[in-house]
Amino acid sequence: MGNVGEKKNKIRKVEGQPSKNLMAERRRRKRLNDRLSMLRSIVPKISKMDRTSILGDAIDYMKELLEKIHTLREDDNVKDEIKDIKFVGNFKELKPNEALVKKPPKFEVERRNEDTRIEICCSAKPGLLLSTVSTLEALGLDVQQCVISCFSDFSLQASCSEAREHRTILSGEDVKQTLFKTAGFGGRCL
Amino acid sequence: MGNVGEKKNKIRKVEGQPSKNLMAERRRRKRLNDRLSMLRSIVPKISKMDRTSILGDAIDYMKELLEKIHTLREDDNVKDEIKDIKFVGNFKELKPNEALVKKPPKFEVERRNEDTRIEICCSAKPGLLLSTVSTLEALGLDVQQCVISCFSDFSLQASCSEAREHRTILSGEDVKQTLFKTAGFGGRCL
DNA sequence: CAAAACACGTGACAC
DNA sequence: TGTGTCACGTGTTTT
Repeated sequence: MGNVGEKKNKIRKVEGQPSKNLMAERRRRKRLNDRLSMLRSIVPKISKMDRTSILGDAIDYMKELLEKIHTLREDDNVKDEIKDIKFVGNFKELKPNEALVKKPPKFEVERRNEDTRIEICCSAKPGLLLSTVSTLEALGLDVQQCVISCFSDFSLQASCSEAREHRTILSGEDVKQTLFKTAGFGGRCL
Repeated sequence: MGNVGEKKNKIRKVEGQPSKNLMAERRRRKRLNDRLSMLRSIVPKISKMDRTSILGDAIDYMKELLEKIHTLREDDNVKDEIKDIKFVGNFKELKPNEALVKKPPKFEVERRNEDTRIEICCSAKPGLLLSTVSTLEALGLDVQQCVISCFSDFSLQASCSEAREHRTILSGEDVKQTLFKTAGFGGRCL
């Protein structure tokens, strides 16, 4: 519209606005980051801490869940699976590029003072949960919070506290290697 | 740290850098926005077009999917158990007011053929998690999903699947009692 | 004009 | 050494 000679009609409130807009923007950023870490906390598979990766992993996880639901629905209806068995495998697989790609096992241990964060994501094996928990116990780590998911891979995220005077004895790297070996992997973790 | 002479060691490349960093930042922003609209596209329920709302809706949707999976598992099993239903639910209620008791340990096991839901909430004890997981393993229950919280009390919610041919061997009540004893409680669980 | 959401360029930091 | 990511404050647009 016809602004009167003042091209500063957008800049004229430079003194009054900023503090308000600034705080609003800060709150907005905080909300968004909170939601982001919230999303990260419920997605078992986290390849990286990138915002982009978090979203990507969340998307993958959702697809995975949808796939799971479909298979569950199918299994539900396939009471007559017997006859299908002989036909199976002919042209059923042949997924181009999906979850087939084997991801390298992920073992991460982050130690901060008395708090230890553990993140494991690897192929599922029988007894893996038990041996992992047992190892944690043996290392003097009390599980404070833990989320486990075994839909496709074995995924464990835990935050532990030091049980006794173990804090100076072992490093995060020690914990990591011990868990790695416990999980049945031979060599050294990357 | 206290660099003395050259405080410009960070500003010296003001002329050379910006265009590159600028482009990188643009690409990053684009990638993030792409992922965001991707997420928005696969989430059916979209309350608003806000970035924050999109993430929130995505989170809700994921929880919804997880819940769906549980109910699907149950429904699948319910089909085979319709005939058994007539025997249950006779004396199930009778919980008028129990808030007076400080900490009634809670042990609940709900078994439907291949799916078993376990819920434990009791006072924390050292080694309780390990013994519980160990017991589950011994009972032939594979933990599919699990959330553990040990802040004040010990709280465990898990959904398991039958590992092998244990399904007919033990009942939900058996599992419950076994877990109860494992947790260090003497008598019989109510 | 206001309140909220977004896009932008920049400095800082990590690998 | 640089390349990528994040937080920040600000300008611009939308409600």
